[in-house]
This record gives sequence, C-alpha cells and structure tokens, in this order.
Amino acid sequence: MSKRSDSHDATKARLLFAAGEEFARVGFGAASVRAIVDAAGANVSAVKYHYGSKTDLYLAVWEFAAKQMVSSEPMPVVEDFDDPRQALRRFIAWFMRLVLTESEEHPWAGQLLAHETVSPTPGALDVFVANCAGPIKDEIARIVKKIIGRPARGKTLDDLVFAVVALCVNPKHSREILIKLGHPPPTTRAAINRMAGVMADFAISGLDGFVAEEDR
Amino acid sequence: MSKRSDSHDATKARLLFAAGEEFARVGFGAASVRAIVDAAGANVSAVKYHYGSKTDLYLAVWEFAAKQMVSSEPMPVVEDFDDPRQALRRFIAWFMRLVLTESEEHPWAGQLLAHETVSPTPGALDVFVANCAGPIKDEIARIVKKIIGRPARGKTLDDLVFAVVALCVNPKHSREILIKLGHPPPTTRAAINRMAGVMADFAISGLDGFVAEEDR
DNA sequence: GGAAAGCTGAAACGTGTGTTTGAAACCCGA
DNA sequence: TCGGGTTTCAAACACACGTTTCAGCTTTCC
Repeated sequence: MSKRSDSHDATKARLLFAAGEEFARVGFGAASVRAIVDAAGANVSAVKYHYGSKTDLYLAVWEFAAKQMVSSEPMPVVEDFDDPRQALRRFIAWFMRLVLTESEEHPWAGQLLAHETVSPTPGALDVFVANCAGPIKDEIARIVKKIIGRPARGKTLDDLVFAVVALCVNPKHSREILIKLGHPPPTTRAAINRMAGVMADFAISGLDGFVAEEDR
Repeated sequence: MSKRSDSHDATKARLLFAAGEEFARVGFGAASVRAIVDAAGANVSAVKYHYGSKTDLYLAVWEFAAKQMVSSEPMPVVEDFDDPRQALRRFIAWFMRLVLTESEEHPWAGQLLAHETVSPTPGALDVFVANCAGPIKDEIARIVKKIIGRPARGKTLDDLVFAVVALCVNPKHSREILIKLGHPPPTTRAAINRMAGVMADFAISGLDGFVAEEDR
C-alpha cells in the first residue's frame, strides 16, 4: 500500500525472517527479542514499532509460515473413489515433507510446529489446532476409516489415527535424541520420501491388521 | 551418615520433590528456582546449600527418577526362546506405562523424559541417552530384528525401531494437542494398558508386513 | 523549502532470573 | 551451659528479559 521507502517493509521483513529462524530454533519462550533484532540488523524498538510485541511477532511468523505451507504444497484431499491405501501413502509423504523439510519452501514451518506441539504457546495453541492440527487429523481419520472399513469400537479409531500421526511427527520431535543415537532424521526431499515410504508401508500393514480383526 | 536433625534431610527431600514436580511440569529451562523453593517451603539459598546449583538439582532429580523407574518396574528383557511378538507386546506395555503413568510409582519420570527428548538440557542429554533412551532403543531393535527375521536393508530397520518408539512416546509428547482435539492420553494403568494393546497390535501387523516383503 | 509523518537509535525502565553473602537461628555433644 | 558445626534466612548481587521512551534522522507531501 504505502509508497513510502522500501526500508519500512525491508526492516519488517528482515525482522520476520530472523524471528522465524529463532522461534523455529528454540521455541517462543526461549527466543530472545535482542537475538532476533541483532540477527535482523535492527533495533529492539523495531519489533514494537512494526509488530507491537514479541507475541504479535510470533503470531505474524506463524501466519506467514502457514501461508507458505499451503501455497508451496497444499494438503492432499482424498476423494471418495480413491484407493484409501494409496491416499494414505500420499498423505504421509506430504505430512512428513511438511514436518521435516528444512530451508526449502517453508523453512521453519516444521520446526515451529514441533515446538508448538510439545510446549504450546498460550494463545497460539487454539489457532494452531484450528488451522493445522485439526484438519490434518480429520483427513487422516477419513482415510483410516476407509481402510478399516467399519468404525472400530470405542477409542480405538482415534488411537490408530494418532498412531499414524506419531509415525510422521516423531522424527522431528525426537530429533536431538535420534542424532545422539546415530540416526538423524532425513532433511533432503529424497531421503524424506524414502522414510515416508517405509512409514506408509508400516502404517498400512498395521491398519490392515485391524481390518482382519474386525471381520472375524 | 550424619546423625544430625532430620531437618537437613527433610528440607533436602522436600526440595527434591518440589523440583521434580516443577521440572516435570515446565522443563528445566522454564522452571524457576524461586517457584521450587516456595513450593518446598524453603529458602533460595537452600538449593545452593544442599545441591550446589539449579543444574545439580536437576541432575539429582533425574538420578532419583531413574532409580524409581527401574526399581518400580524394571525393563523387560526378551529371552532368545521367547516369542518375539509376545515380547514386543510386553515391552510396549511397559514402555507406555513408563512414559504415561502419573502420580504413581514414578510421578515425574515420564514427563521429564518427554521434556528431555524434545528439548534436551545441555549436559543432561548424554547421560539420558546412555541410561535411558539407548537401552530402550537397543531392546526394541533386538525384538524387531527377531520379528522381521533377516535384517532389513539400509536404514529401514532403524526406521521401524523408531516407528515403534514413536507409537509409545507420542501420546506424551503431543499431550496438549491431543487434549485440545478431544483425545487426552490415558493416565490410569488400565487405560494405558488398553492403549498399549492397540499400539502393540498395530506395530506387530506393521512389522509383519515387512517380513512378507522381505521374503518375496 | 518547510512541515509533517515515518522510521531508527541508544538508553533506561521494571521485573525476573540464578547465585552469593553474611549474619542469625538451631541443634548436639562435651 | 557453653562452644562449634549445621542449617536457615533476608538481602543483595549481576545479568537478561520484554518493553518503553524520546531525541534525531529520513522520507514524503504541499
């Protein structure tokens, strides 16, 4: 809108990117405003001027990351006529790329997501669940339901849905441990796709076991 | 050793328990010494006097929690003649009880473990991996190897091992999200065992898929 | 050219942190 | 009862945090 100097938008953008990097690296609580503005080559007052507060800056980062997420590779939606196993395979690959990919289309989305999942920022949790975690869970639930056939009884269906989620997100959550154990999570697109294939095989076989059980 | 008053050991113990509760609740970084000593009804200088520093107190909490862990229910070790599927079922049940159980034999172990997994405390990560994460991973690897039969090629075996781990620990890691999504992780022993049964079925079926694949 | 708006800079504010100090209070053995 | 080691306490330390202030600079518009 403004025809003013580029410096406004430039500083604001540098601030956003530096904040994204820092928030993704250490999470909201542990990130320091001074570290962010130093990385951005700006002054502390800039965050107040351009965004209002550290919290508002964090929300702006989330908004940006979410926008990048959906624009770079939208969530695959399973059609009714699709083979649900193939759909699950596609969805897991997409999900793991979303979570694990670094320094590509959405540099910090996965890491932000991991931090927010494990220790949610009060005030950001609800919007995160509504825009991100909720839709993903619903889509997986649809696919799992189609694979199993009839609805599993009680909480078992939800357990299975979150089991699939666990396979996708755990490499990110347990990143430091996995590195220490000599099995760092993949970062390149090819390696992520390979691992996603293994997880999809594992999940499909696992769910097929419940089909058989239900049909006994 | 000292035959002095109980107040020494009493304060020291109250400090340890209050610290355990706080560290488990918010993690090492976010926990404040003042909150701990307030909960313990002690003075700030008590942590220096009895433990040396906040970090040393944290290590003492870990040591205590680890001791409680192994004493209350030791890790099941699979024998060579055991049915590996049954062994996996037992192990998953034990692991999930370890991670999810609250306010019972080991009140904070699971939560400490979750925090340390996701955002490790520098200096405590190595001892945690050596004493806790490493042995668990090795035991699961043994069982998985026996189920699959011949070793899967490349990184696939490790992927499957950590897939099993993911099923067990994710309910704890994603706790807040799961609550928001209306599917809080179980806390009672019976509910944990039920969920562990589902996860074991899922894992065994999933791994059996790789047996078939390998034998093709 | 001058005034107004936009933007940045250094410094300080208030609060919270982990840690340290040194003097009281306490307890126990002699 | 006294002395000496043991344990507590309030106070302050130095530092880091997010936030605020306001002077000074730049840019834009009339």
